[in-house]
Amino acid sequence: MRRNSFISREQDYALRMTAFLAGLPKGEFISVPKLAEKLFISQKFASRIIHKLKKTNITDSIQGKYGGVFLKADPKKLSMYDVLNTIGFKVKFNDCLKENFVCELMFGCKFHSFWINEEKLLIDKLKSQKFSDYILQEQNN
Amino acid sequence: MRRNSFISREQDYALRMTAFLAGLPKGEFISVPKLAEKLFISQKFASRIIHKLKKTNITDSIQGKYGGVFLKADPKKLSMYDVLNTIGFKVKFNDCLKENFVCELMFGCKFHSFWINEEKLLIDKLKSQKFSDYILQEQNN
DNA sequence: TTTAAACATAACCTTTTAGGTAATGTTTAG
DNA sequence: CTAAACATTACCTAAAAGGTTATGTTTAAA
Repeated sequence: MRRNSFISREQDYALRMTAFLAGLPKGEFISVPKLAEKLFISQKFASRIIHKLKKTNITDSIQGKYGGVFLKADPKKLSMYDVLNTIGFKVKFNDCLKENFVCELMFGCKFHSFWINEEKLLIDKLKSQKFSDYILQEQNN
Repeated sequence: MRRNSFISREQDYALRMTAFLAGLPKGEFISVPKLAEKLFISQKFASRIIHKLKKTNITDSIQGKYGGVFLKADPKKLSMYDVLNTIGFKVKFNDCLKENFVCELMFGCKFHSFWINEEKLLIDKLKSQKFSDYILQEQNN
């Protein structure tokens, strides 16, 4: 079901997974199938997301049997924005903020600057939120 | 072309149209075809949007030949939120903020409150922005 | 009283994307 | 050699955005 949120399911899952990995003791790792199960994400989808996170050095992995994934970045420095950006966070508040968009209302549209401001406010906020404050752990621990 | 913004094209057009009508001298009105042309919107689409705005008493119309539309609401009280809401502004920052959404991560997901806060901040901002500050007028006036 | 030009409203269409699944690798422990 | 993991690409499908089409109804003016 499509629900059209500011952030997509994939981005939400990426946040969850990163937050969970941030809670693993140093040196430990977890297989993607297990991680996916704990966070209620399909295995294949989780695998694809982890792959993206690895490409931007947020996570790293150990291949082969008994392999798994772990957080590579420092959770005190890693921000929500970093993760969202990795998963294609290109949302603009309004189309007129996007590259290559030509607005016909060049004459005095005052909404434009409003959207620019709001967008910047939110992005700065996302950059300020570090994963060390969003660690996700299991219930029965 | 679909571009996936925070606000939809239809909502953007509704803001434009309302801002233009807010700039008309008291007592004047304009036909939807003319309004649509000035704001670079297709006539029929503009017509459907105006219809929605009328249903919530933001605009009113004069029917028949030489008829047209005008702003009914007070631009000093009418907010961006009012217009967006009329055009189905139901966007949530994240799916987990939506009604009937069941989050499996009841155990300690700290993102939830972050999204709630950000969403409230933006909505309050949208409610504070009145059309008297966003009047849209033609170039060669 | 007819007609042109406007508003009113519902039904329909089409492209794009979210959100996933399937398929097929490659790696490594045992 | 094989099981179980990570790696990567290709494909699928429902639903929504973003319109258009169609068919009214209303009213000023010839």
